[in-house]
Amino acid sequence: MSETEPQHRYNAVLAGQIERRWQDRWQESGAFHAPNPAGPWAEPDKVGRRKKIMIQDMFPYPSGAGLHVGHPLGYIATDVFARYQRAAGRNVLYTLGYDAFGLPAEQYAVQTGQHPRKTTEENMGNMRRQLRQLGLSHDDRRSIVTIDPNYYRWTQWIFLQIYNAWYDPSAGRARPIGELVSAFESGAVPTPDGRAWADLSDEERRAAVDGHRLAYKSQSPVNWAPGLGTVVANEEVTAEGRTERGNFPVFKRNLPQWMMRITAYADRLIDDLDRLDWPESIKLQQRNWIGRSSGAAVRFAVDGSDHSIEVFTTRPDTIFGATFMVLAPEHPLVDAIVPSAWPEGTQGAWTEGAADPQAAVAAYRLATSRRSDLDRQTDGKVKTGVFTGAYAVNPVSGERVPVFIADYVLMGYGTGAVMSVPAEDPRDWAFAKAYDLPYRRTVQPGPDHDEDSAFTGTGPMINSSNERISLDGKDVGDAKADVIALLEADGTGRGTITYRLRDWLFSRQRYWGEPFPIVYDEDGVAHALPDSMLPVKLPEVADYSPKTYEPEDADSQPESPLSRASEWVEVELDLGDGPKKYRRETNTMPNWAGSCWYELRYLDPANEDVLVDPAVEEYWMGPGQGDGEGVVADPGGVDLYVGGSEHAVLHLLYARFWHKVLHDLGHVSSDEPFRRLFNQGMVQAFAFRDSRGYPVPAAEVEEHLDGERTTYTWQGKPVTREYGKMGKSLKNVVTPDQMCDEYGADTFRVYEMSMGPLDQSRPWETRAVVGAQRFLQRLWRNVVDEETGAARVVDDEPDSATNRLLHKTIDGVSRDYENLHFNTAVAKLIELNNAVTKLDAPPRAVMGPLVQMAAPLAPHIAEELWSALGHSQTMTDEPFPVADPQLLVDDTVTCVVQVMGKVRDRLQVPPGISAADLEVLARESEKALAAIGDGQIRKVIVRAPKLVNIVAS
RNA sequence: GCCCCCGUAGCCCAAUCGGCAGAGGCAGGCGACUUAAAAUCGCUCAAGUGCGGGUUCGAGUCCCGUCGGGGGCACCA
Repeated sequence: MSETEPQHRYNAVLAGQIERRWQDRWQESGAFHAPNPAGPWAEPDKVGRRKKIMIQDMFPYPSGAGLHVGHPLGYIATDVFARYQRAAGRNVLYTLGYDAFGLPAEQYAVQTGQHPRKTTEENMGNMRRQLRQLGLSHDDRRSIVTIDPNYYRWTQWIFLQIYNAWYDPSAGRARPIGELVSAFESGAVPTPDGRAWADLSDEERRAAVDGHRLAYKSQSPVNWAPGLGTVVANEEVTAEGRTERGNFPVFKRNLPQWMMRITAYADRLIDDLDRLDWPESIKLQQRNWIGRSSGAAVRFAVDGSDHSIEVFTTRPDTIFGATFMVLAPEHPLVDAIVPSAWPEGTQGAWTEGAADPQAAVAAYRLATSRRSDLDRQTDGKVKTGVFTGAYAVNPVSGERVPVFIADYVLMGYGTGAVMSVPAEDPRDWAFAKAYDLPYRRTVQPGPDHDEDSAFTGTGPMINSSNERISLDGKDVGDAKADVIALLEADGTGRGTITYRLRDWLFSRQRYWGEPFPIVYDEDGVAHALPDSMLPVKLPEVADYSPKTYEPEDADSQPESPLSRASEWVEVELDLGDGPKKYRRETNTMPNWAGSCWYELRYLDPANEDVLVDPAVEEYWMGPGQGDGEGVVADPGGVDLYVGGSEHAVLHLLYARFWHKVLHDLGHVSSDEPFRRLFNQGMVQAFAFRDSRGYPVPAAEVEEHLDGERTTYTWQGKPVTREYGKMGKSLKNVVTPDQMCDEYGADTFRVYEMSMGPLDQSRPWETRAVVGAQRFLQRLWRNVVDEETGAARVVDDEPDSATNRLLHKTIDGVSRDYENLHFNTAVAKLIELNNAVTKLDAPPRAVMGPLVQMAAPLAPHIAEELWSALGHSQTMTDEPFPVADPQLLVDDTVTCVVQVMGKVRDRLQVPPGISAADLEVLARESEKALAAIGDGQIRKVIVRAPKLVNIVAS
């Protein structure tokens, strides 16, 4: 620092001192503790009659790399909002915990050779430090951590709730498993093989019940990633068939794994999106992921066999155009229908050169199994397949159609079989062309349609009649209904709905996760542990690293690290029938588990008896509370949830599912966890590469204006600029720590909020941060004398223009805060502050409200200035200024007079002027008359008091 | 290939219902302070809204087409 700088200038050093002081005071006084109406923290007097609001950021993962300036964007935004809401009189629940189990934490620990708990806790400590210096107004008592046994005890408890529940489709909700037994007894729910409940053995009964649990163990095809050493959920596999984390190849393997019956909730998860205030893009992604489509299931009898093939189609109307069928190569019926020799009329291309159908099928299956999912998908349009030698009978037309297998039909969707209608389906068309199969149009294409392709549009039905039905001339919708009615009458099909959503694979072969509260007896039967045995603590083990394999080693076996902890695995327990030996479940839960319900624990983190006190949940998240007041069909939930859009179908879908189960079982009143979701944009950054393509430190690059062009150099040598994410490898990381050191946290906060709309991505530009600092310096100088440190404000009433500007600013800034338009709020505050700067002396009556308005954005300097203005208390609970509506209108307004839409004159008129008076004035305008010239006035549009447009010719 | 979002001064961004294109910031220019520089302060310059049509008295705003950028989905029957 220069010696000539005034002693009381608001610079980084002074800002730092102020910030630390206020952070300590806030913490010591518990300024941001939100009172609860009930439960262990009940403070009903403090809750009072205030309206509540719950504001929340997405659960952060404490990364080893620390934060860069992009990470706190959302946290600062929610903090500004929370501080504004407190000033506006609401009871604000705002906190931040840590999602600390899971793969990244474990991988970081393995890399550094340390225990995951140690690295995770260090990383959390570092992140807490980084965030504390930003002055976030979190209720620090509520900062829960998923790895805390007191927390994961409840994660395990919720697992047991889900395990001990079944979905009753007739009631449309989950019910306790005990009620399933009654339903079996009464026959309301049929047993697996239809026998009476009383006739089943104990074992059969247990299997029947287990078959309905919402958390169940199944032996089914799962995504095994040898390179990662664990199985992963469908949602964690990319379109290229690789793991989202680590980008390892994934193989479908039949393995015994825990699943969550999320598919039972498919309809509610789609339908309830309509009740949520979420970005449309996220809703769309969830709808796409769940992938509900309605159509028909149709049975085609296999010619000369007792078997029939069920297909799913969304276009039952086109059934007369089904000229062949295709099964997935893995379809279980294939072996049963393949004849020993090629039938009469088999075309050469259909056989792929095989001597008989069995050889052809075997060869094709082998070829398919060798292709990875990646190949199957990137080869895209090229259709391959082979004739099975079997024919099926179209149930409507009676036509015999050949049955193929082909890998463009997926076993995992619908029934794994399709009726192929080349004329109306591009995929079937491509296959028909490749194998010389016929097509028959059943929808009349438009005149512009290219005859050499499928027609997927709408039009009248054609070629679709027999002695029992005629669809010809009908539109597609009616035709669908008619066909379904016919199929249902015949018993050959029915209207049905299928989903793309699969059940959620819930177990991982990992150490760093929540253990399952499940043990197996000597017969291998799973038993749930009673609540009294929770938490099942994660044991200390010598080797916590996962067993990984060559990424392509598809035949390898997953191995849980916990299975090596034999002292922990082998236990003797009394589960009600005396002490017995059991083996613990050695898989752990995925890291999504802890984040599926954390918002609920924020509400009542000290409660030892229940996961959340019902009255507390009802108050903070219940339907009709807070922003849900007066909203039709309000589902309840967090009032504002801010985070990135990358969790569109993972966390946000899983959390909704768990919440709905808890709702059905009566544990929460809200139907959804997050009423309103807001996706903040990304802070991106420029990166620079030298002539060899290596990144150079972005902070050291110099910019040159070279005539029209801008060029960049590093150490005198030219470099090229690119735009993207901030990251170590691109050498363009800027950290909040640096910003706090160089400018102070308040400057950093104001800059981040002023960069642009919150939902937009924007480029980081360190040199522009000074603009925010200049604003705060000017604000400071309008209250404090830089030389003496004394207050400068005067008690004179502000002049009328300043006063009007103040009230307009109050009005505008309040609305901007309410709508998360922080960038425009900053601009309005700067404008008012600049206006005060131009006055001879800053009036207290303006600076007081201005400081209050700036407080959500720059809370530390605001508190300091608030003190300087003579207040002894923190301003946290000080009511936000209210605009006087009378001061929002000006004495006179400028009315523009247009002629043919072009501005020709400006008039000063009273704001309340009538349209008729204004028109008279405008018609008298000399400038307007001059513009009209010889023309005739045809029409005059008057928008009093701002505009008159004279239409002349 | 399909769907969604965004294109406004050199840059980041404003602009209720369609009604004077500019609120704010950065950079640039000029000036003040300074022995000088930085910091600070004051003043100032700057686009007709990617492009082409249309609707309208009037379009940044609505509609159609097109180009560019970003995101999502992608054999889902």
